[in-house]
This record gives sequence, C-alpha cells and structure tokens, in this order.
Amino acid sequence: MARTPCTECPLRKFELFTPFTRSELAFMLSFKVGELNLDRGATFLQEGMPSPQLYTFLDGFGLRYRTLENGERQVINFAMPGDLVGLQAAIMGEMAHSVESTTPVRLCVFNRSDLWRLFENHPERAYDLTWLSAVEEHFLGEALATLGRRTARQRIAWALGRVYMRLHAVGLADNKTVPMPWRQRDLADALGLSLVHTNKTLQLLRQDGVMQWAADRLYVPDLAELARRGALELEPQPRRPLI
Amino acid sequence: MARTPCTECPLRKFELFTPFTRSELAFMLSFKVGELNLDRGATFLQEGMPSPQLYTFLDGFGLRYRTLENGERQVINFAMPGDLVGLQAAIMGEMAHSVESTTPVRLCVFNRSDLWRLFENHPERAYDLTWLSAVEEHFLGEALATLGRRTARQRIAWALGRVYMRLHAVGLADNKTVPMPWRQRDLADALGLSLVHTNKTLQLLRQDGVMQWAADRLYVPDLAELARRGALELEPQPRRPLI
DNA sequence: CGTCCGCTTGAATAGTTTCAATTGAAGTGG
DNA sequence: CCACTTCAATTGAAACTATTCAAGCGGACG
Repeated sequence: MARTPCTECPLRKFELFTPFTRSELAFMLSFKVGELNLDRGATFLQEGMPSPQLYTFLDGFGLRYRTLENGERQVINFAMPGDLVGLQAAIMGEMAHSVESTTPVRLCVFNRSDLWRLFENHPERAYDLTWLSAVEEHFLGEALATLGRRTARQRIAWALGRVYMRLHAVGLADNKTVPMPWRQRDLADALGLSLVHTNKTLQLLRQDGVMQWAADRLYVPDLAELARRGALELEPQPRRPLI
Repeated sequence: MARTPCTECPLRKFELFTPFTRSELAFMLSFKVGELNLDRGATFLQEGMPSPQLYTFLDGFGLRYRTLENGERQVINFAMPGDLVGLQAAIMGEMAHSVESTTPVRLCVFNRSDLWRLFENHPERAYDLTWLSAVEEHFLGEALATLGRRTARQRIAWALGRVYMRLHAVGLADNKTVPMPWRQRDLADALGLSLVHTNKTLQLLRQDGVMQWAADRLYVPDLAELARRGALELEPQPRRPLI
C-alpha cells in the first residue's frame, strides 16, 4: 500500500475539523492511498453497492441521499470538508445511501482493506471510528425529531443553522458568511418539504432578517437567533471523553 | 470486575439475534457485571446524561426517545430483546436520547469502563460494536426517508413491518403473531403523526385485512403485503462481511 | 363505585402539497 | 452576436392531508 504524505493539503487547515485532531489526521493520512478529483454531479458512492474505498472530503461539497422507490429523494446529510464517507459500506458491506458531489471536490482515498489493520493495531483509531459513527447517529436522531415534530419554519432554520455551525467549525465561515452550494431542492429533500413550500418559507426567514442565501453563500447575522428558531442548541459539539 | 456467566438466560434463545452470534454473545457475557430488573415505565438512560453502564435487553421491551423543548416526544426506535443501548453515552460521553421500559424488563449490564479493554484486546469485538453503530445508522436513514417522504399509511405499514421483522428475527414470532407492547401514542410519536390520525390510519389497515393489533399482540397474515404497503424490503438484514 | 388510561369518533382548521405558469441568469450553437 | 435551451428561483390558486379540539366509551384497578 502506498503511503502518500498529504503535503498538498496542509494540516493546519484541519485543525478544527470534527472529528480529527491534528495528530489523528496525520495518522489517518498515512493510510491514504490517493486523491480523487471529481466535477460536480459525480456519484462516487452508490446505494446498495459495496465500495472498496473510503473517502474524506478535502475540498468541495456533496450530498448524501437515499433514492425512494417512486424516484423521490431523501437527503440524509450535507457533506463538507472533513467529512468521512463510505464507512457504512466498509463495515456493513454495502452503502445504505448514495454520495454525490455538488461542487468540484477533492477526496482523500483510503482502502477498505486497511480498516482491519487499523482495528488490530491501532485501537485508539478504531475507537475514533466508532465515535464517528456515534456522532452520526446523534445527528440522525436530531434530524428525525426535526422532520417528525417541527414546522417548516423550524426545519429550515434548523438545517441552515446546522450547516452554518458545521462550516464555522471547519473554519469556512468568513464575516458571518459560509459557502452554501446546494439548491433549494436539496434543502427540501433533506427536510421532507415540497420545493414550493421551502421557497416560500425561506422568504419568510429572509424577510425577518434572520439570514440571506444567494449565489451559493449563506449570511447569518445572528446565529443565536437562527438557532432559537430552529430549536438548535448552540453548545459546542460534544468532545470525545477520555476513556 | 465480576464475570458472571449468564446461566439463567440460555444462549440458545439468542441464536438468531442481530447482531450477536452465539460465540460472540458468550464473549460479551464475560463482560457482564450484573442483571437489572425493572418494572414498566422506568427510564434507565436519560438524554444529556452520561452513563457508566451499557445494557442489553434480555427480556422485555422498551422505547428510545428524544424530548423536545415543547415537551413533545420523538420516538427514535422500539427496543426489544437483544438490543444494546447506551453505547452512545459510552462512546460520546452522554446520551442523545432517553431509554425507558414499556414492559417489565430484564437487562444485562456492562461497565462502560470495560469498553476500552475491549478495543485494546479484542479487535473483532470492537469491530462488532462499530458494525452495530453502522446498522443503527442504516436504520435511522430509512426512518428519515419514511418521515420525510411517505404518507401516514406507508409510515404505519413500514413501522409495523419493521417491528414484525425484527421480532421474527429474534424468534418471538408465533403463528404470524408478535408481541406489540406499545401504545398508539408511541407509534404516533415514532412516525411524526398525531394520535388521532394514527388511530384512523390503523383502522384502514385493519379493514384491509393487512394486520390486526390488539391486546399487545400484532397479527400479520401476509408480511409481503404489509411490506409492500410500507415500501419495506424483505431482504434479510445485511450480514457482516468478512474483512 | 369512581378514576385513570387507552382507544375511538366527528367536525373544524391549518399547514403543506400539487398544479401551472413566469422570470432571470447562464450556457450553447449557428 | 443573437436565438434557443436549461436550470433555479419565484408566484398564485386549488386541493388535500393531517392536526387540533372536543367528547365519549370501555376496561382495569384501587
């Protein structure tokens, strides 16, 4: 297996990334087997398919979604730099959702076959992977509550707030503005709303001065206010406890 | 740490359990530190709280749910024999949801502090835990799609079908009938529906002869039909692949 | 016997979807 | 350089699904 040190992508960039710390990332990168560059709109992990590889988003954005029998989509989550995708296929044998790029992306590629080596020889890193899974489970529980019990306004505020907070955490917020390279359709499919209603609800939030979203950029003047409307907790991501 | 072999609960009962095989369960049981018996209605894991213990349901049923700021509930999943709960707190430091019993239960108790030992010395079992987490993630993705994009009828058929299949898998199906010790309120809170609408939709399914649910028992004459209505795949649970 | 809990029912209301059509911006080819 | 296409966002109106409110019923239990 090749061990390409990731010289191009300075670790500094990743300092704040969830969930990897600098030293952990450095370690992970020793498992790197290559880099993959894709244009927007590329589906690189597909529902129901096994995948011999895992990927980390180095640059660019994506979308994780399920396709329903009638052709509709359920967006599971938005993908952004620092996100690990493909663990499900690596562990369970096949993906339960697809992953596609919504901008050009640069992906860090790991081999699934190295995973076992990691469990055997690096229990701390294996623990990290389980931690990742647990964090994802936490998020999905929150999403479930949002779709199940909240109004359109709350859902949208929740989703935008979440995206903002995650991007802020990875250092991509600039002057209360973060990249937002998704379509209203994507947001609608993430929240179980129709496109029309999503559009109208977005306008309400805009009129209230809670946020602005245009030209792939999201501006949030007061995160606390947005969080309040989305029933979001502003607390920092839970930190990994010492065992 | 005490290592109580689980003589009372014959392993035979667990043969079909997801995800533990007989030998795996036997191993897990070597970590057992005790058994906990609770009446119905006991909340033994609480949202936002750390927990020094993990539990496996040996007998009885429960409910995993989140409480919303307005007092409403989102049921995350139904808990049944064989289910492991509390992993989230063990890994992340605190629970994202509460767990309560809906019947008298008998729980197998593990110490969180033993978890690290497991990762260090038993990579196969650590892998199993990650596998468990991935399966849960899979399920939550399916649930999200159900709440986001399906009608009340489909949601209810989906939920009943899922419960039936899971209980069948652990050997609790008898003559096309499984235990169903939950309330309509619980089902409504799991599916993001009002109690009234859940009630009326259940009657439609009953009238169609798709199922009968009364006195804590669920009768499903034709699982394929129920699955079809709930857009459920009848395929067996994905098996753990060899690494 | 009275109370509580879970289930059931009807009617009014509200939130969301669906349908249908328009606009503007960006990209393509002759 | 201009018609033509495409994609994303927008708007209004009609239709519908699910919620809320309110009330009643039956069984279990002290």
